Amino acid sequence: MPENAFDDIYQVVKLVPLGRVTTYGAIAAYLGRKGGARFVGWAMNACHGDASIPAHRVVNRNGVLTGKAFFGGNRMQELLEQEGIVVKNDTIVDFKKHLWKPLTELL
DNA sequence: CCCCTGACGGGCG
DNA sequence: TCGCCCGCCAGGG
Repeated sequence: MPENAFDDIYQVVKLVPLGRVTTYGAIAAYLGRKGGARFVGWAMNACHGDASIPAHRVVNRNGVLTGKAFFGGNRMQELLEQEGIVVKNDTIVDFKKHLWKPLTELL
């Protein structure tokens, strides 16, 4: 049970299926915070230390691993590749194909 | 209390 | 198609 907006976001991220990715905007939209994508990203920044949150499956609208630097080195990319996602130049190949939107697919 | 910033996104020129 | 600007929520100085 989410106590605050942060937990709410974390819950959604945890629901992202393995081998799939989602975007900050998609999560924000799902939570009714349209345009609050920044807020989502910020929440992720606060999830450091919580290994139960697959933050590596959250990228920006372009499929770019914007938060890669927060994982250290190519950690984020490797985690994604482990799940069968191809990453090229910090960008997910066939991003749309792996994209998972809670609004349309979780429903 | 005001201003700035951030792992973002959409609109407009 | 590319680039600039504004809007979004909340915390920190």
